Amino acid sequence: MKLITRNTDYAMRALCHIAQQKKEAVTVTEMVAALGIPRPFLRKIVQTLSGEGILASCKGQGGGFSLRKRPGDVRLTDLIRVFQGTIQLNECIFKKKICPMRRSCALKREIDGIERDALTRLHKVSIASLIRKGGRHDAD
Amino acid sequence: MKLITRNTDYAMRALCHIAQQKKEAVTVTEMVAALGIPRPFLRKIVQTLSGEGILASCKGQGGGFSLRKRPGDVRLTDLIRVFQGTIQLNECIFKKKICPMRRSCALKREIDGIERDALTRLHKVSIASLIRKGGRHDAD
DNA sequence: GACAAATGATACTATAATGGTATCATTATA
DNA sequence: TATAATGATACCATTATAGTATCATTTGTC
Ligand code: FES
Ligand code: FES
Repeated sequence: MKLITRNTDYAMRALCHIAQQKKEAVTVTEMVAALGIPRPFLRKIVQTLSGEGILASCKGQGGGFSLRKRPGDVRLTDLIRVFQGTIQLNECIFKKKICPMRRSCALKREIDGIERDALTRLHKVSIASLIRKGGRHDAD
Repeated sequence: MKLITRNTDYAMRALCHIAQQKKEAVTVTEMVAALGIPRPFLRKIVQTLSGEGILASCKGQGGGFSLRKRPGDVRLTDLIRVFQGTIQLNECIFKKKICPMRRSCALKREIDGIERDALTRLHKVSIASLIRKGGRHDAD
């Protein structure tokens, strides 16, 4: 049972780091040094975040990445959606077809309820909330 | 984000089915007919449950499986433990080493809290509770 | 005892998700 | 124009999931 994957975790680390810098733009090189994430992987992640409109990017020397949204507006659920696909409540499947009795299924009702609650809580976690809570989330 | 896998789901279906039969022993053939789960897969699952002491088995003609525990004592968390490995709260890893700052990490604290809550709720779901709640969980 | 009906044990396979690497193109600045 | 940055994209390795397949063993019935 894993709520967030490495992608999501790294993304949140990078975002918190960027949010805490004073500079206009933060480079990948800088983040690699600060966060200890493998460079090409981190590059892929921030590129994705850029594509999603969460980060802004500047090419060329002196370039880098910066937050495009307010720290309170970037939530864990957003990152999960981006890196872990649509947030799907437990899908019961029967030979490629969705289970015919999922309306009446007691187990599904329970799981759905639990997932919904988890999601509302994940939704409350944002860059801002993490930083607030002593959220140093850097390596070394 | 998937709380339970197919294994676990099928296992719970099979267990609920067995619990609702009057007979001494329920055969795999019977369960396949009732639950629509692929036969060899279901066999593997009930064998595992048998090995775990959740089901008792009788070999030979007239044999089959029966519950070895009370329906209230078999919980979703038990099945998750069996089929999805140790229930591990979010593990943050840095190049094979566990993250040096996991004590102070705000993100980890949040995730851990959410997972713990989910687990306590999953722990409350048992064969008995599912059956009680109109728990027909069979396929045609 | 032979046969059939059941489980036990175990090995194998296919697919997808995760966690990355690697490469070349493009842009901006000094 | 050299250099430091991102953009785009393709590729790869490992693991987890979801199964399949096979042969052995036990047990009741005729
Ligand atoms: S049996 Fe399909 S949703 Fe529960
Ligand atoms: S950075 Fe490792 S636990 Fe948060």
